[in-house]
Amino acid sequence: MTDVRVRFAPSPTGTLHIGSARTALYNHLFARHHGGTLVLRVEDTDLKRSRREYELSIVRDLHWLGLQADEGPDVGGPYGPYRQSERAPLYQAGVEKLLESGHAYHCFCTQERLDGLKAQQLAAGLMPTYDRLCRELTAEAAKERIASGEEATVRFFVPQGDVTFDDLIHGPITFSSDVIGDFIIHRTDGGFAYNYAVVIDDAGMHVTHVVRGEDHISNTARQLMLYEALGEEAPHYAHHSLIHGADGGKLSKRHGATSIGEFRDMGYLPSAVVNYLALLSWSPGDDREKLTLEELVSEFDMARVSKSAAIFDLDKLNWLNGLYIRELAAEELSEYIRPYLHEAGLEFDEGQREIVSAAIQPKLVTFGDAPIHAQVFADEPILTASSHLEALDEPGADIAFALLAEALEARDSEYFALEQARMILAQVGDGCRERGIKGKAIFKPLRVALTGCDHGPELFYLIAGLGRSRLLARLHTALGYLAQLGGRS
RNA sequence: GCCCCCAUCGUCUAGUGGCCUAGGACAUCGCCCUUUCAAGGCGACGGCGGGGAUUCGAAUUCCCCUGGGGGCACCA
Repeated sequence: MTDVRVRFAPSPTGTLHIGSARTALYNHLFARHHGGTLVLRVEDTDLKRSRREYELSIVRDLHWLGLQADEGPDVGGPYGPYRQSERAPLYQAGVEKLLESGHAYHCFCTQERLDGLKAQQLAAGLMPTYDRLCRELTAEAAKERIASGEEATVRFFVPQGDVTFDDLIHGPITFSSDVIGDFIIHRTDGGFAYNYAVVIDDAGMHVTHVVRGEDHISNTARQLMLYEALGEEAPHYAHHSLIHGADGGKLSKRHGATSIGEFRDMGYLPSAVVNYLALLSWSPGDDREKLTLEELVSEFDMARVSKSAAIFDLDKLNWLNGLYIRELAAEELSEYIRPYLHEAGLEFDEGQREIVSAAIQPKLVTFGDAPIHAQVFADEPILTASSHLEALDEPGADIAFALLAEALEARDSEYFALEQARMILAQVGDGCRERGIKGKAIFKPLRVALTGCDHGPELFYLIAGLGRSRLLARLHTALGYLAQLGGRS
């Protein structure tokens, strides 16, 4: 396969959706695997709903995922323009060609007549198709009516016969032209129909392989007819399945987050999203689940893409994201979680934030989870729940607290290196053991005294990252509670 | 209604006629590790939608049914 050219063609009527992102990914993987070219084409023929800001956000999200195109409205290229709204002259030329060769004709039917026709056919159990009334008009008659100011559309004259194509994912698919009516390629408002524009564009951009969702399968027959009529060579097609929600229906807002931007904002890593999306409907053929973009590129094979629809499974994305997060170095993680901590009102200096990062790393599913886990490093512990107070009342706890306080007081830095924190903790443990207190018994009270909570990061992280003054204050508070409890009993 | 596509554990998948008493992963549950919670390790649970046909042999091929999805626009 030489000179592979594929395209990703979103309409800028919203932000990049998880489903479109997967289409972009498959295009990217196919192009890169074959050393080909990926072009980005903006399908903004629907002027009412298309917005430039959406185009920009789609490009930004594509970049975030690492799926930048080689040609497109943002980077240019030899076969532009890359926005459909700027390609009208090309479409117009094609329409004229089709009109001249008799592959298209003007139609003056009103919407009312068309609606009635459709209702009639539906009632008769037929596929609604245009009845070719205006096909009977001579070119001269049509010209006169247009000249007299009548509005007209241009319809493609659908040829008789079957249309078959060999889909790279599905294999051979055949449509009978009987179920395809003469469709409009040029609207009365001057706009061009999608199925037509796509053909002019793909042909003009020398696209060799069209990789898109299977909601386009039935469009393919129309497009193939257009290629034939235009005398252009048709590309190969690969129609991948659609993503469904947990209820089996098409993925939509009510299934939760569906746009790439939302996942980015929640604190997902692009590597995890890309990995997950690739695995949805594709597998390397062995047991590997975790693959980088580079690995995906070298392993990707369109023939291995599953035909059946896949249900979006957040649990698995979460698992992958956690996997990638745990791979991060503490200083990287620290940078990633900074904005989330800041937004939650948790401020740490750089060194402390790195300790916090390392401490909470195993617990993170997304970066957005950082604040809830980092909370213990910021707030004063709230020792009110009676169960927690009881946890303090362990024989020897007071001694352990005092030993830790002593060890801390002997040092003058506010924060400690992890190694140092480990040493301090070991020192306390040794001291307890010397006094006949079991090591295991003191850790829980210590944790409760320090955090007010019975679970959380490993103790040495707390000692390293909490800060000496705060540690001491909490220790003294706990000691005070202990004294009260002792007085009561 | 008509046309097209699809069908293996709850979910994503491996499987292309014998290697399948169907493999892996997520989720769930249990155990281990452990100063807690996680993480990690080990294990358990759990599936070829139904019916015919071809074949010595079918998850795998063919047909029918059922179920799901998509399309049938002067949307893309």
